[in-house]
Amino acid sequence: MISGKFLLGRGRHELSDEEQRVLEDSIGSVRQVAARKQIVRAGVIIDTSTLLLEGFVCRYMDDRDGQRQLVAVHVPGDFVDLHAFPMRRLDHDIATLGPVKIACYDHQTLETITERYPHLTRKLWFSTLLDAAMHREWIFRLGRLGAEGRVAHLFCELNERLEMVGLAADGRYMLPMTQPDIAEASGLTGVHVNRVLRSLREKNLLTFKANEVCILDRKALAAVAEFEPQYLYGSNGP
Amino acid sequence: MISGKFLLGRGRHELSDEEQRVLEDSIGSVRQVAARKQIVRAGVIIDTSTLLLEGFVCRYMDDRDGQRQLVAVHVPGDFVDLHAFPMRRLDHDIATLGPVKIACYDHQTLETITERYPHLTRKLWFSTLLDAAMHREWIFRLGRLGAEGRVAHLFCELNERLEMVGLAADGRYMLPMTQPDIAEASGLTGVHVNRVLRSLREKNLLTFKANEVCILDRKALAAVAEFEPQYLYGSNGP
DNA sequence: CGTGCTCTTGAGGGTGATCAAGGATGGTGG
DNA sequence: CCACCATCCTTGATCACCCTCAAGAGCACG
Repeated sequence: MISGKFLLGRGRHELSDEEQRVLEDSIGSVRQVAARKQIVRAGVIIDTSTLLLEGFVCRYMDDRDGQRQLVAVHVPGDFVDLHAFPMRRLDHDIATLGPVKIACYDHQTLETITERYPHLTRKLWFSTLLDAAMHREWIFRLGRLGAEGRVAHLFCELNERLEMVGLAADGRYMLPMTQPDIAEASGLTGVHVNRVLRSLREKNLLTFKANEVCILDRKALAAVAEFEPQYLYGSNGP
Repeated sequence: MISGKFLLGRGRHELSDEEQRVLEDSIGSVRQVAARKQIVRAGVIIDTSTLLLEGFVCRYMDDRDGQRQLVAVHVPGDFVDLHAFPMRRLDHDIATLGPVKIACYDHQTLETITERYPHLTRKLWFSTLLDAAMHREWIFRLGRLGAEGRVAHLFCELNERLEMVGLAADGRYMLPMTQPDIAEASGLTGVHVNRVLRSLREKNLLTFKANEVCILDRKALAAVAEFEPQYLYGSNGP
């Protein structure tokens, strides 16, 4: 089942077999996209939404000088732009980080689902609200943490999310982001991210080299990040 | 119709008369709450959601030292915590700014709506996604703007939103926020907000005194704020 | 008429930006 | 296969923005 990572670790088991089948059968097409390609442009009306199957995708907005601010990073199992279904057009751009595989859902198909499967609809709704919860945490990250905390927080969040879908273990995972990418996600410059990473490395908290993240001291890193994962609404939570 | 501000300026006219009646008849109770009171606490399972009728409400998270970061400000017509319906518990606290009047909706009633009125459900879903869009803009604000831009952006956004519900005109509106509140929304300190406000005043862009905001030069203020209101999905947009 | 809170202003310090330059890496085309 | 070019990584020096600390004035409320 290629849609099998959707809501994995976040109550996927609450979906009935029929609902899982509906999700799988509603896939319009599966596409591969190369690294660093834009896949949705802000303001354009769209009539499909994409479930991320493999790889990483980011959402971002540009400032006046063309500087990017990442507003979200998506991992496999995320319904990247499901919110385009109720909204019709997006207020931001979406691009791939590494190469990705995505499944496309026609909005017409989704509309049929909302008419026939209210419980599944509520789960789809829920999944868009997870994005909002992560947005809020990012606001907190940028508003209240210093540079080290921001970077640490990002790595903590991704570790947690990737663990849920089986793509991280023992605090290790692959992440196709550069230091400038981290900077764009953290409201910092690439230069400063470099210094922060060195500092985290020298404190034996974390290494990040050749796209591989190794969290060496999870507890201490979480402390630096003021990271408390409840906002991710994982099934294993309280 | 006391629920009449819901989605006003954002496609309320797309709701049929029947849907508007359902919304109105589904109100469980109407309550008044004093200024500076917490109305929802993070982590607690809740079974009602609240539509803001009058006054202002904020959502916030605390850092380790108990410092607040506001993640949202709500104005009349906003369904403050509708996302609690699919999520069951919230990841943050909610408190009033000034005194407010709110309408409460039982989640059981909302569940009935999702079963009988798929189109209305999609509109409710949409309204929660507006919050997410504003979250994204706040991430941008904190990540890419300096102090002046952040404060200016907040005032621009509130002006736009209050205009939609008839609570702002000519760039003037009442806002029960203090300078420390603005600081908590902008990732700054109260002291620095004070300096920023003075600077904005000296540039003849804006005044903020005794809870009244007067935008003197809308265009110039929007330029400082890099404010582009498409993300608010107003009906009058392109 | 105190008692807080907010607003205001000043002085000094630290975090992270900017500017600059060299080395490493990887993709592309000859 | 190798030359070339772009991008990333790394480090140093300097500077600006915003925080911290401090203190007084204004104002609402009991």
